[in-house]
Amino acid sequence: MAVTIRDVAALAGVSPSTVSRTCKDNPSISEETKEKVRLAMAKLGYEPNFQASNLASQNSRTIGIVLPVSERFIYVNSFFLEIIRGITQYCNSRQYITTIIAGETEDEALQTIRSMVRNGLVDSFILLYSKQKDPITSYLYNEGILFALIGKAYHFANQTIYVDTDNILAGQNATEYLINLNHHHIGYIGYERSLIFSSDRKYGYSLAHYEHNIPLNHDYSVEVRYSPNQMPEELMQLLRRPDRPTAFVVADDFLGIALERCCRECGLSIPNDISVVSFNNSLFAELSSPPLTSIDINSVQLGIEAATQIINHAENPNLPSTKIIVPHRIVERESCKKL
Amino acid sequence: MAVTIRDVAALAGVSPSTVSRTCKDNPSISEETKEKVRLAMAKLGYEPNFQASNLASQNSRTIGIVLPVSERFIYVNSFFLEIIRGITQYCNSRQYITTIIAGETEDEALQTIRSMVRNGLVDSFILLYSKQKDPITSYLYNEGILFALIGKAYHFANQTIYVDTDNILAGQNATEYLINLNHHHIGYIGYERSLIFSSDRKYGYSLAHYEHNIPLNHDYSVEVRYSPNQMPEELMQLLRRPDRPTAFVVADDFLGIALERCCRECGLSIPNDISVVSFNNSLFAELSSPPLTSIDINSVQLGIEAATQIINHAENPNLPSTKIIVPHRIVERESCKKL
DNA sequence: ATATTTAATGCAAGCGGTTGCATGGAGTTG
DNA sequence: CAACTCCATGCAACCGCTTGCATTAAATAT
Repeated sequence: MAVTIRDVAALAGVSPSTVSRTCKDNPSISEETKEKVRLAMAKLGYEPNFQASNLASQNSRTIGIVLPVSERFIYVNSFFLEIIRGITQYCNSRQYITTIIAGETEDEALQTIRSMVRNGLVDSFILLYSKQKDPITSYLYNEGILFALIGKAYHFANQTIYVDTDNILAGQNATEYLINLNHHHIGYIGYERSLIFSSDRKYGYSLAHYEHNIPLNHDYSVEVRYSPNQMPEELMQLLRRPDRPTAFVVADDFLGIALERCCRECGLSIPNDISVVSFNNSLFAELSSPPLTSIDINSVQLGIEAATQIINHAENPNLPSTKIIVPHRIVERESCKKL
Repeated sequence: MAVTIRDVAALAGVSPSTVSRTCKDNPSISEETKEKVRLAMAKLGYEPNFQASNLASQNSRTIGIVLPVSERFIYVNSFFLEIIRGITQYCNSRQYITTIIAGETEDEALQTIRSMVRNGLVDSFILLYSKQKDPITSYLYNEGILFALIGKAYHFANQTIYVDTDNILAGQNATEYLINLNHHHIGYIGYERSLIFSSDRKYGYSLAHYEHNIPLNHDYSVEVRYSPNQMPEELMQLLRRPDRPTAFVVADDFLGIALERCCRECGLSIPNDISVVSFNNSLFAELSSPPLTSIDINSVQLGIEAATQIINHAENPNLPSTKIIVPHRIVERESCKKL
C-alpha cells in the first residue's frame, strides 16, 4: 500500500493534520516544522491521495473536456488534439486532471456530463465548440456549473467565460495581406452563416475592403456546406469567369485544399492565377500543393488559456467571466503571389 | 449537497450497506429489498459518489491515455482523436473514466504518470504508441502496472496487452489490390525501419510479390524520414526513370499526398501514369486530388478494443495478456487504374 | 420442541485525507 | 508573579462509500 499521511506524520513526529497543513502551506505551521515534514515526505516519496483529498475537501480537481458530437467537426485537422494537449499540459502542471467526454449524440454526452456532476467527479468543463441552442451549454449555465467555451459565446455571452481567436481581425489581416500584394479582386469562400468563425472571418474580409476603399464584389463570395469534398458548382462558374477574383480568402485549410483541387480542374495555377490565404495552419496547409499561406490561430494556446481561466475561477469563485483573445499570426507559404 | 447513500437508505427504510450492496447487485440482498432501494434511488436521482466509492474500495476506475510525446507523430491525421473517442466512449459506458496524459517530454510524461499512480488516481494505462526503449513502457512493466499498447509490442511482447492492425496482411492486401489491376511494377514508399508499422506493411508488400510470383525490384522502394513534406531526391529520380513503377504502395496518407505532389512536379498523372494505395483512410485521403484509395484501419475500433481489454483485465487480474487484431478494409477512390 | 443451518440485513470500522475547535506552552503585560 | 494573548499543534469528527463480521429471523433438521 502506498505511503499515507500517517506514515509521514509518524516519521516527522507530528500529527497528520500538521502534515496536511504543510502540504497546503498553511501559515499557521512554523517554517521549522514544515521543513521537518517536507523532509519526511521526501524520504518516503509521499504523494497525497487525490481521491481522499477531494472527498474530504468536497471538490474534484477534475475538468471535463467536451468534444463536439458531430463527426464532421471532429476531423477539423489537428485543432482538437492541439487544444487537448494545451489543456492537459496546463492542468497537469497545476495538479488538476482532465477527462474527456465524447458522446455519440448530444443526449448521450449530456447524460454523461450530468452523471459526472452528480457523482462529484467533475466540477467544471471546457467545451471545445460553441454553438447555438446547445443543450449542454444550457444545462451547465442553468445549473450554475463553471464552464468555458472555446469559440465565441452565443447566449449568456456576458456571463460566460470563453477563449477565442479574434476571427474578425484575422479575416481582416488575411485580406490585407492580399491587398498588400496588390490584389483588388478578392473572393471569400466560407461555410454557412451559423458557423460564427466563418462569418466573422468574412466580416473581417469586408472590413479590410472598406478600410482600403476597395469595392466589395458580392458575387465573389461563396458559401459551402460543411463538407469540403464537394465544392459547389457556383465556385466553378466563378473560377471560369473572365473577371474572376485574383485571390481568395478561405475559411479554413480544408477549403484551401478543396479550392486547389477546383483550380486544378479549371486549369488555373496557384499562385500564378489565383492567390490563396486560409486559416488554421494545420498540417493540411503544409502538405497541400502548393503549400498554403495560412493564419495560425495558436490552438495549443487556446487550450492553455481555457484551462487557466477554469482553474482560476474554480479556486476563486467570484472572479468575473473573462473573455480571452488569443493572437493569431500569418504563416507564409507558396500560395500567394504579388501582382 | 448531493444526495448520498444515507438519504436513499432513509427513504427506503434500510441501512446504507444495503443500498451499497444493491448498487453492486450483491446476491445476498433479496430481490424485494433491491426493488425498494432502486425505487428510492430513482426518486432521489441518486448517483454514487465516484471518489468516495473509489477511496473505500481502493481502486480508481480511471484509465490514463498516454499521448506520444513527439510533435510530429501527434499530427498523424485524425488517428489519435479517433482512438481517444473510441476509448472514451467505451469507458463511459462501463462507468470508467479516462484522463489524458500529454507531456512535452518523455520525462515530464513519466513524472505525471508516476505521481498519478502514487496518489491512486489512475491504475491502468493505454499508450497510443509503441516504441523501442520507451521509459514509460519500462516503468509500467517493471512496476507491474496494467497497461495496453496501441501498436505492436517490442519488448515483453508476450506479457503485454496490445491492440493492433495486422500491418503485414494490410500491406499484402494493398499490394494484391494493385496486382489485380495488372500492375507488376509496384514500388513501396515508407518510413525508416524502426517504425514497425511501416516495415510490416513493406513486408506484406513483398509477400504479395512472392505469392504472385512477381519479381521484387529492390530499387523500387524508398525510405522517407518522418517528415513527408520533404521527399527524397531518390524518389524523384525513380519517377523520372523510363522503367519507373506503374504503381505505389505508400505507408500512409501523408506519403500519398507527398507522392501526389512529386508526380505533379514530374508531370505524371495519378492514376493514369501512377496508381497509389495508401493507409489509414484519413481525411487527407479524401481531400487530396485525386482522392486516394486507402486502407482503413478502423481507429475507433482500436480504441474500443484497447479499452475493453484494460477494463476486463482490471476487473479480472489473472486473464492472460491478449493481443487483439482489428481488421482493416480497403476504401476505393480515384488513385488507381487498371492497366 | 429444540438445535442447527441458512438467508437477509445491519453495525461499525475503515479508506486517506481535511478542518473547526481545543489545548498547551511561550511570550507579554501590569 | 498572576492573568492574559497568541502562536503552533493536536484531537477527532467528517467526507460518502465499502465490507467483514455480527445479528436476527426464518427454514430445516433432529
